[in-house]
Amino acid sequence: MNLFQDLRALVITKLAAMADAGVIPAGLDTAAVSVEPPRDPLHGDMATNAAMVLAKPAGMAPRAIADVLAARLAADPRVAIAEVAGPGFLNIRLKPQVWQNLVGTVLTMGQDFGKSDLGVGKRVNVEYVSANPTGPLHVGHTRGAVFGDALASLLQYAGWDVTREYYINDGGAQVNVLARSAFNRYLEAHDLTVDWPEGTYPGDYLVEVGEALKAKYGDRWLDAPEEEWLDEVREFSANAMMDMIREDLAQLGVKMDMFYSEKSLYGTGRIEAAIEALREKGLIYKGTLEPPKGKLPEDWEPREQTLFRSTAHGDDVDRPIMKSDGAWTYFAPDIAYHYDKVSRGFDALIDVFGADHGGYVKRMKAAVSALSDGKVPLDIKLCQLVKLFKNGEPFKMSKRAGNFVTLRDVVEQVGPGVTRFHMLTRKNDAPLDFDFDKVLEQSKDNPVFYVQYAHARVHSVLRRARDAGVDVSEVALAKADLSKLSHDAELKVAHQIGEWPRLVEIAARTNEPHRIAFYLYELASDFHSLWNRGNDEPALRFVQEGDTDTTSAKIALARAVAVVISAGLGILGVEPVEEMR
RNA sequence: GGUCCCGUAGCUCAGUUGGAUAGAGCAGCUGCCUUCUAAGCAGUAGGUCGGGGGUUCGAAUCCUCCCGGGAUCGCCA
Repeated sequence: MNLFQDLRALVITKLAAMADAGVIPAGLDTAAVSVEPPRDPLHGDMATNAAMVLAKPAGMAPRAIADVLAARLAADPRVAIAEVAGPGFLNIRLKPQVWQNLVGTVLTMGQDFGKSDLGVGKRVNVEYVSANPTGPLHVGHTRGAVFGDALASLLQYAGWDVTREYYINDGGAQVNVLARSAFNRYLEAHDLTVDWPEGTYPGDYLVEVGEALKAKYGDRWLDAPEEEWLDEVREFSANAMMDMIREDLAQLGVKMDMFYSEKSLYGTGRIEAAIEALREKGLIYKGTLEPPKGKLPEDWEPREQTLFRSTAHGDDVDRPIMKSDGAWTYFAPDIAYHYDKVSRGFDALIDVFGADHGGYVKRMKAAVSALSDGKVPLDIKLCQLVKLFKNGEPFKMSKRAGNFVTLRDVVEQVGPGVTRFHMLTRKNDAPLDFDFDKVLEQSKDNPVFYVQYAHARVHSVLRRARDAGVDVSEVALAKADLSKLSHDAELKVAHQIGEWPRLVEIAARTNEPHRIAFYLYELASDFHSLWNRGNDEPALRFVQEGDTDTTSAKIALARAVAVVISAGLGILGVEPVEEMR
């Protein structure tokens, strides 16, 4: 259900009829024809660029096409006025019934109103968070988690079959560091004094793990050399960290479909297989890279390495996949992992990274392009940093001392809903300010509050209407006499509701869930505005004493607003509230 | 030095596969409200879209060259 699509289909039909009638040449490409809301609502409800887009290929003046098209569009029962304006725009105003009926459609369809078939029959893999299993999730991860999760939900809403996935970096050197740090805590659990040299994890979240190691293994490793305990301690502590991370994610309302272990790629021939696939395409060779331009790293010396010819797929330089000592670089398992994703048959892949990984975008895309012969698109979304504030003051955290603000700190202080919504009030690639006090503020300045408040107001008015004896179920309201919704302020809200399906598609196509949050703010704003006008104009109040028909129609509109807000918040992973407290 | 991201109103930011006179919220200014529809409302003002050049019916949007801010830069993940 998408009015803009419906009208575009109408325009295309009329164009075809015009071609049949010989008004315009046959066989014109109409792909660029769009139907959009005009910037200025005075121009109408919708505008199409058809005449301007087709003028050149048709060899006609835009107006010549537009005049005929306008006349033909005006014949449609939904269209009130179709007129040519400006350089050749065709403005369309729909009859009020179209907008009134839309309210009924929303109530009939419920949360499905706004769903799109954009991704129907296609599978997409969204990989996000993928934090190293070396400690609790912090605020930076939180943004990626919220973004990735909302994006996944958005794509689901747009019809995609979505897999949410977490890649566990449990194969590299950092889990050895974790193991040594946990071992330190194990020693401490035996009342031994230990050093915390640079490059270990001194955070106290490993204290428990040390205790658990003691409980499990007693004192058998107290004097043992590293080779004896490293593997077991690494596995034990990485598992403990993943349990903690899973719990952190659950606090935020994030549930993954799949946790994929990097370690599972080693010793199983899977890295080798992925590299072999590239080798067969002639993309693996031994060579020596040029030093980086500009400043030369001090310890740089030419070495022959095994390289992936990523430049053949859009990268700037070829990338090493094997170190000079014969071990894989981190890039090799990443290739194997993405090869696995491609092999699982996804139609599209999305990776959500922190902005500090921006340098890996090209090589990762090159790898997927090579492995899938350009058939599987990989979109990589980068999330910028989160700057923390407390009551307007920057909130410093010391990573070196092992105390940083964790996801759990944030969620416990402000709640998962507020956290999630606020994290989506900025575009992913813009830095985000997060103020512990401001996000809880109950004022118009706070989008979370503002949107929730609109939803709560609807439910407040539903309760009042119910008390006045009105049947406020969606089924009953859908049958209300919606022609009573004739005021401009009411129709404006209906217009905004009509934008919802279109917005979902745009957001899904661009992989930008923040657009949902911005839309909800606008819808809430229109609703509040209508509500406030009821102060001065009693005729605009939702509950009309002694007039059940009018009340039903107005309540239907309010309820439709709540349906859309609820659907939007659902995508963002935020629970709508029915009253403010 | 290479690459990527960002640069839009005083501030924080939106801006639809290129669409009409570039939007919102704060702050400012002018009125209104003192309410059980509490956690304000209505209006007004505010811009060389970092700068130059190009592409075209039409550019904040695409290309190119500069300027400014950030991230990153072979054997760290």
